[in-house]
Amino acid sequence: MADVFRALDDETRRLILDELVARDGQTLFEICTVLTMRHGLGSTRQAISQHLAVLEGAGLVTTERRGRSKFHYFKSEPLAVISQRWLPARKDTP
Amino acid sequence: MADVFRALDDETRRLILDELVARDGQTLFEICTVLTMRHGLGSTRQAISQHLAVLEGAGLVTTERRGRSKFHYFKSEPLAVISQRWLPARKDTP
DNA sequence: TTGACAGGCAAGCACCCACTTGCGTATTTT
DNA sequence: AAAATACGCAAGTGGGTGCTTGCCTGTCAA
Repeated sequence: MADVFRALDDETRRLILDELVARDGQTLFEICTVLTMRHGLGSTRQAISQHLAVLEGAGLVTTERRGRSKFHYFKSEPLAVISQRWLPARKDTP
Repeated sequence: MADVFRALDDETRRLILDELVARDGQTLFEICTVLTMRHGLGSTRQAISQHLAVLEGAGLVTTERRGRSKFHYFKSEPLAVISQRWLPARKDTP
């Protein structure tokens, strides 16, 4: 729950989600390339790898390993929690 | 934009929003009292004050000063940005 | 097998953030 | 006027976070 908010509190991770939404199932190196090309990010591969681990820990990204490549897929389910925590008028106050 | 994500990346600030949703227009001292009573938070008044400043900077809270009291009101508009940034990925929505 | 490729693990560093502490300002009350 | 109330400002500190660096594991092609 708190992991989702923490995962979203980083511009690089938000850009990664943008890229996965634009093209799902990318590998780590593809994401690195696209981030440097289109957003001018000078981050190393390890930095992006750690960001992906945070996103996966928050449930916003799932991974699938095939051979020596690892594909990343965006999941939007955790975002629903954010939208529904404060938007509906909660009347269940004890 | 990034301020909204940062503001939400803190459990105390999320609890403050919960309290404002439950009862809007509370003062700083009321929020402090309610946080310690219902959530066992041992934070000082200044800590809560700084949290409210962050929430106000993100547009999630507006304030209104009357006399020596300052009332805080919850605003949900900035949350819409979060919900709509990564959701348009779906193509099967009419 | 050998080498290149894709990715993982772990320690260290620099920076930011939440929190405290102490003092100051404005407004009400007595 | 004096005290109490409600809040603001600013410097300092501790812990967490992003990033780098270096080395390692597993996979595929030549």
